[in-house]
Amino acid sequence: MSEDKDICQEYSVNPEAVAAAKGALPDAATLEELSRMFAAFGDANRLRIMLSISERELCVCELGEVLEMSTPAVSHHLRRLKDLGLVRTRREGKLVYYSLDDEHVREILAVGREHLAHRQI
Amino acid sequence: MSEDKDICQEYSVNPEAVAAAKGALPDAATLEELSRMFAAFGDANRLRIMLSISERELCVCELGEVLEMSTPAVSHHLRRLKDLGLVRTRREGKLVYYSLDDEHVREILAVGREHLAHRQI
DNA sequence: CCCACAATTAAACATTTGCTTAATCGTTTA
DNA sequence: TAAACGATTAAGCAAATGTTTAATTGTGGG
Repeated sequence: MSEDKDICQEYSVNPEAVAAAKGALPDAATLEELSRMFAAFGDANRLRIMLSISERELCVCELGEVLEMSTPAVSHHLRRLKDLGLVRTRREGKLVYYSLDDEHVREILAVGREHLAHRQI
Repeated sequence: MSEDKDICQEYSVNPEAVAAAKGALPDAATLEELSRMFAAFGDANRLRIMLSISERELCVCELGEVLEMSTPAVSHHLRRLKDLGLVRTRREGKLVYYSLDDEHVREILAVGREHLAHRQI
């Protein structure tokens, strides 16, 4: 009666299921990277930014106007998105134009919106 | 020379692009909901939980063993996931089994992993 | 060379988040 | 019904996050 009493003290726990789940998980580094990526989508203002530049590129101050937000705040978010490879930049004189990096980003946004739409609550 | 000098004081700003982007954004409530949903994916331990129960259901204490994490901490995360409609529960006696809610969740996880995989950094 | 302006970075602050410990709830069983 | 145990909730705290204001960098024009 002392097979696997790590936390649960009952026979009801299925050690095989636990081991299987544990073994199937990606490594910690991958999970950290993945969570950081999703966290970038986890803020309404960053979503606004990504949606705003999903069709056409915009410069930082234009984004500030769209979001009615200070330029530093926008820049801060953009830096984070850029570090994650979610947006691209193109400098034109004093202006820096931002656009979505690739199709995956659009797809993630689309699937997320679809999930909300098809959710019955 | 005073057309639209809200923030940027240059003719370079494109008012039409700003208006178009602003108009195309979803309403605030939708964005809040969407960001909360993505934020749920924005934590490595919640990702572990969702991946763990993506194939077979697990009870709370089993998840605690998989993640090597306290039961209250796991329960806390599960509550958040449940509130967002990302997981389902099934009680069996004293145990509560959790499983992924629908195919969208799996799809979001898959697209996210694909984005990381196909990223050249 | 200096000024103007867009953008970024730095520092400071308030808020939020994730975890811990302790208490409570719900179900089963003796 | 009382004890045992899994799960949830509550309270407290350390760490991370988002925004503001101020300072700095980079580019173009006078």
